[in-house]
Amino acid sequence: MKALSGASNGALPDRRSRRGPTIYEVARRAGVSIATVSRVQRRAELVAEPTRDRVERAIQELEYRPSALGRSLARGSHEATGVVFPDLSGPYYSAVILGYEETSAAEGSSVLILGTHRRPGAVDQVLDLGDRVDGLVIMGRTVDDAVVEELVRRGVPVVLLARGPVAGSDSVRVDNRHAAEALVTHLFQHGHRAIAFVGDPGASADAFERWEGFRSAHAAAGLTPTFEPIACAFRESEGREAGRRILAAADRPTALVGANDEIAMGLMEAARDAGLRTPADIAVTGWDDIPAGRHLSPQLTTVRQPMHDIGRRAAALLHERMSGSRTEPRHVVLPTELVVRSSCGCAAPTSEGGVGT
Amino acid sequence: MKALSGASNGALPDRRSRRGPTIYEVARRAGVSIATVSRVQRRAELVAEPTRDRVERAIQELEYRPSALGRSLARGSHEATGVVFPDLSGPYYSAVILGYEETSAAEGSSVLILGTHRRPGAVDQVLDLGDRVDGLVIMGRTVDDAVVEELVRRGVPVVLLARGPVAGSDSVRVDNRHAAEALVTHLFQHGHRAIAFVGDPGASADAFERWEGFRSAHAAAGLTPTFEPIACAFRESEGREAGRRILAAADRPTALVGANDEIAMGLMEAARDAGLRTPADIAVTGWDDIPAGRHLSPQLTTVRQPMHDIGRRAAALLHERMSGSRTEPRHVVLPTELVVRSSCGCAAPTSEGGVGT
DNA sequence: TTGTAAGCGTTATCAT
DNA sequence: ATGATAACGCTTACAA
Repeated sequence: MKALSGASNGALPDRRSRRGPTIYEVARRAGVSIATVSRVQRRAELVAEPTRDRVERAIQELEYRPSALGRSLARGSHEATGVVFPDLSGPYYSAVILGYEETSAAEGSSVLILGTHRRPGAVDQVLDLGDRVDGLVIMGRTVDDAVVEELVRRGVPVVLLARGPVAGSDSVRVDNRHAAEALVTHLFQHGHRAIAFVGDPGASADAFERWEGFRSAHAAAGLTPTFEPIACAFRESEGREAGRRILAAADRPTALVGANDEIAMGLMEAARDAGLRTPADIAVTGWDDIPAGRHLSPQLTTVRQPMHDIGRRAAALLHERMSGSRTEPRHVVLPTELVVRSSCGCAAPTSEGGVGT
Repeated sequence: MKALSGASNGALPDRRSRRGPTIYEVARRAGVSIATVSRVQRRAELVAEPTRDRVERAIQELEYRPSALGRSLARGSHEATGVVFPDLSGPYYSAVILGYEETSAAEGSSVLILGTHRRPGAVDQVLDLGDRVDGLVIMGRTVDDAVVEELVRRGVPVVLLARGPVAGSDSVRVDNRHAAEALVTHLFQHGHRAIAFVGDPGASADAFERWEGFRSAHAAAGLTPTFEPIACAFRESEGREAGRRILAAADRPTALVGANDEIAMGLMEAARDAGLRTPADIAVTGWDDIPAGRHLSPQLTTVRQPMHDIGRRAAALLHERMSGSRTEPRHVVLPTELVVRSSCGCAAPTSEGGVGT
């Protein structure tokens, strides 16, 4: 026979690590059943006032806080969601995650983050995370479609970011194509014809669509892109390397369209290193409108995308889906905005007339 | 009477949301007890090979995955830790969080993030988070000491970042003082005497220590700071505002020490707007060495702090503390490095000689 | 209005 | 080597 659970166990080593009193102790102290304590926690109005008072006093005195684990297990929900991102770094991912966290927290659910860092076990980690949350946001090409499909099959609500939708999941993306067209058309107006796209359309849906817009702008102008895309990851260092290669070529382009601002910064550095002036000798544009863009020299012409909002919308979609208030997939496309500054060749704005606040 | 749990319940609406088979179903299918299934999961060698095979087959066939919740409840650990940050944004916080996530994930524990965003209910959210994790990292002045003390009292392992230690918790910080001294001394060498510190020593331990270093450098040179610190949050916009005020004054300083790089960018913008050249008319320095710094014009002189490492070390400390492999508090101070570029007045590096890779 | 007791899905301690 | 069964801490029918 074992000792009865409530009995004298002076200094139990205790498997339940730290953690204060349980609902049983509160119940005993208040002279009620655990059900009543539970009720007081959730919907105080279900309990008669005198009883409620006793319970509340007991809760206070014992400093009782219900166990999130126990509650989750009983309820079958985690009250948490997860965000999966690739090897991150750079303002884009953090801004999106922040926007996501902000609205998730406001809705009362915790946020788990998981970076895959091109780690080998990443797929399992993602799948695993799917079991610890009520819903998942997956950014870009973090994991491939098969994994997303598996997640969906398992019944995990999923929202995809900056990535083509997968059956059964929602998605949030931006209008890359039109913005890219506008950007390239703007470059045409500066007289550029030999424009190179620097980014990897094969590695990212965003880059792919930007490249598509790049092409269709050419087509609309009766042109054919002079160069194939220069494959390059979303990193300054890669942009710099790519820039060195391109600019060393005999028939170098007169304008460089970076797939994001970090690539563009790398490109500008490569240009400087090659002794070229931007934009006089070579125009450079970016994408994202990161804060530093306004402070570069020349100031960066780029496309603003609402990074923070992407995160917020993702949270909202996920929430709808988790609460079951919506079942059919929904795909949100957020607008972008061309931000013309001087790296494209436009006159440097005067101090007073600077773009942005 | 209720139906026996295992009995026919064709299409149970099921409180346990999604979620596959339980350990009971696996056990039944393999013709063993749940204890055996549990053993196979954790330490396969405890089970005889033939039995193990049957169990493993059942697991496969049913696609059984143990419930993280059930496991955590039984074990009394969450296999998760949390990071609390203030209103974040900017490279500093994200870099630290990334470093933290990276090593935490490698150690197998999930990471929960919580931004307080100067929200009213923040304190409760933090306390609450403390109940859902095995340990907590708190960045800067996110919450005040009383909250940290309460967390410690509750037995939550806590690591503090960029903040004075609180009894019972570990901490990770950088050597602000010496770097600030080196920085200011460098400015002295450029001939500056009227130097203003832009940042809020009262709002951040980091800013406080940098200001202290600023003062002691003056003292060491037999000088007294010409200006009181110009209070300013770690934001570009605030730096810009602060810059406008200072530079409008009749007796304006000849050098500005921003408490971080974003403030410095704001200061440089204010200088531009005021028609002043940096560094000729006014020198500006920052802190953190964010990636954009190398691309500014002029390139930013700053102090590099190992943001990523701060996160990694925090993870390591927390891990030690959670595993109980260490009990006495430990306080890590990471080194910083003065990065001299041109915004302080040093000659602009040639293209080839640029700082950085 | 309140109590009883059956889950929720594990782990771990005893027995056998 | 394996099986029973008691925790773990809560929620929620159902009864009273």
